[in-house]
Amino acid sequence: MGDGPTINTIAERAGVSIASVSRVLNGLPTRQETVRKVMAAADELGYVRNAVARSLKSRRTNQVAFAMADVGNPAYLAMLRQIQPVLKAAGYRLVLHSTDAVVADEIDVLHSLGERYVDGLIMSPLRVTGAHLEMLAAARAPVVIIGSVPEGTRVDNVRADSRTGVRLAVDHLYSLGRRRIALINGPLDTVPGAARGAAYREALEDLGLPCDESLVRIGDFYRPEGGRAVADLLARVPDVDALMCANDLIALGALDVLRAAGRRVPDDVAVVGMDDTDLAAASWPSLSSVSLGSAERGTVAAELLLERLKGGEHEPRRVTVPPHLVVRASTAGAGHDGSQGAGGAGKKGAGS
Amino acid sequence: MGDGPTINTIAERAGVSIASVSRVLNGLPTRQETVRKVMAAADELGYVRNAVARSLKSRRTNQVAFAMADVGNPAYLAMLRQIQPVLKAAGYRLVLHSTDAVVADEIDVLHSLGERYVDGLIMSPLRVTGAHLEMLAAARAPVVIIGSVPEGTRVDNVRADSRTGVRLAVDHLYSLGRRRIALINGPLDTVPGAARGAAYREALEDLGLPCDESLVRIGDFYRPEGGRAVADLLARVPDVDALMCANDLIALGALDVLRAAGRRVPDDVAVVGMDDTDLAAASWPSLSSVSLGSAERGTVAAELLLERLKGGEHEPRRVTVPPHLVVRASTAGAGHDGSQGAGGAGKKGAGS
DNA sequence: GCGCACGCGGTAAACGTTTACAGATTTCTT
DNA sequence: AAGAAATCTGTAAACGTTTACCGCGTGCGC
Repeated sequence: MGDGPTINTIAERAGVSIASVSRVLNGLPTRQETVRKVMAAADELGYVRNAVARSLKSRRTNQVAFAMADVGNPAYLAMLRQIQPVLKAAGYRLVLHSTDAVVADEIDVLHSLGERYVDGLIMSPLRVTGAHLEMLAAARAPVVIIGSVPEGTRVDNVRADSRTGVRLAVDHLYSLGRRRIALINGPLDTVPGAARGAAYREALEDLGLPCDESLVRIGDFYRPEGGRAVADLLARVPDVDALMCANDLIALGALDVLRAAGRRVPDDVAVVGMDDTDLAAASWPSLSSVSLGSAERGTVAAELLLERLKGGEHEPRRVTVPPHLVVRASTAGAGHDGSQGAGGAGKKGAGS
Repeated sequence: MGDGPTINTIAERAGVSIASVSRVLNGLPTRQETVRKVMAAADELGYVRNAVARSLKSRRTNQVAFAMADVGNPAYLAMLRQIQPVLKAAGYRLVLHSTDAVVADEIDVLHSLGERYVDGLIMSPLRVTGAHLEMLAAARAPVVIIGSVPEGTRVDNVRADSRTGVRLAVDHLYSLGRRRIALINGPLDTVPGAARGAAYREALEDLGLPCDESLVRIGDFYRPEGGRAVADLLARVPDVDALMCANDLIALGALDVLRAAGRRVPDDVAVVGMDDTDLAAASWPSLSSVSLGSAERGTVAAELLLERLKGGEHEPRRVTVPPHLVVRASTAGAGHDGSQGAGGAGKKGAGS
């Protein structure tokens, strides 16, 4: 594992200068004879170009970072699955950051852009603070944000429309005759938490339903806590007949609790999740869910970034990906053979 | 976004040499007065150390790569979820490679180690070819392989024991009274495919069951193909009463088809998956699955690599993670309220 | 046959750090 | 207070590339 050959080693061996070696290696016009000698020497030595030195000189690393709250979250994974191949095809490596939604960690990632170890960044923050905006304004490399940022923030931005998403779900539940529709939400100080809470109220109002505050439960975005919130809800509001859950994990937690409580889904209580992750299609019963287009947001974000890396000096772009409702057994009523649950989840996945 | 400050800028501003700046920045012993001046200048300029230049000189990048077949596969994700925090805690960034199980891509990753853009690599190849072994022997940075490599390969290695895993599952099915146990396997030219096929035969033999070749079906490791293999099987061997599936995705495909065919699970046909992914706990009915310890293999791999990066020049290590069977509704018989499906999957996951 | 243009290829200077070495300063000893 | 010892800091050389610039040699035109 001794020190590998450099262009100096090759130059020596081929009897040419390092400049010529570099030229040959980069395919710049060179006499055939020289090309031959250099190639031969490089082959014999098993030369591999040092990416670090190259980056230092060229000021490009061919790396892009993706920062998300949590590697374990299926919604981010859906993005990752799209981002990875797009970047790879364009010749970039992907550096992963999992920030656990800790603001300090996210700021740190933004700060570390100054280290120039990546050419660009895709970030999906759960909360957007003033510190975020400051760092974004001063960022030393192109950044694309997946999620909502305040109007006027000068940064490329791909957003979901969870407001319309919630609307779709609530309307659907209403059309099934449900009138006691609860919301199981995540923290209100997160962007999605706030948006979904507001959208829920708005949707109820437009439908002429009273907004009973006891129907709203706040927990976090994880499965166990989702379950707890639902248990609490059932105790206080026994006549609830539908649950709008702020994400799929919460909805799965809800299904666990409903089952344990002997409530039939969807006959007694209909349940809708959000994000339409793989888990929704696989769950028991399969879960209706609002797709916020995680996958598409990933693709778009990667494309926006690539464009920016290609040198585009255009105005910041903002793309909104429209949501759609995927109806499955948890709202579709009984009598279904479940076959609608089979389609969505197969995607990809090789053996272990 | 103009060129940021370098230590030269700071040196000038602080009226000291670049050597002093570097020393202050690295916390080497320096006079208080100098420290103060340098820090002040660095702060004012918003200096951030250039990671590339630093890497060139120090010959360390503080990056580690993880190469897996497919970002979308839950088994690899379970590894990723463990690897990421371990490396992060040790100060390393994670570079992700998705090779789609294409041998050429994997070789390429190994080759690119020579570019020295990472300090080490964790790789989980589906197949291990001669080319792999050659590249491994010549690797210019420490590598840890997750998966099986031939005896005597000089590389740190974390393996699952899918042979014992299959044994656990088959014994379990046998103890439930099943005697027509089919195997739905992936390609035999993959390491796991081969191992699981062999283990299945061995297990049947030890139980004194005849090995009926029509009970063995080969597809790929994906959900739709798993379904197709099962459809085929049901047509040829209608009296099958148990399915041993080579991974969870195949098993989910099997559940889809069984449901469509009107076979009750587990009453008519019991199903066991493998890998114990999140999907198993969430599926309908929840899926018994053999855990091959993906998460633990990830942790161990990361730790082995870190040890090696710390400079350990010890003999290559081999760690085998023991499997265990997680029994859920798909083999547990009817009458279950499903609550056993609730525990395992909640793990982590923040809102979208 | 001389000079000019042109194509190649070599020299050297970057890129932004770290660090060995030696020179400069301070601090201590006596 | 002078010399030795200890501390600090500056100069310069790396790390492995890319690339601007210039000189050399060939081939061509006149």
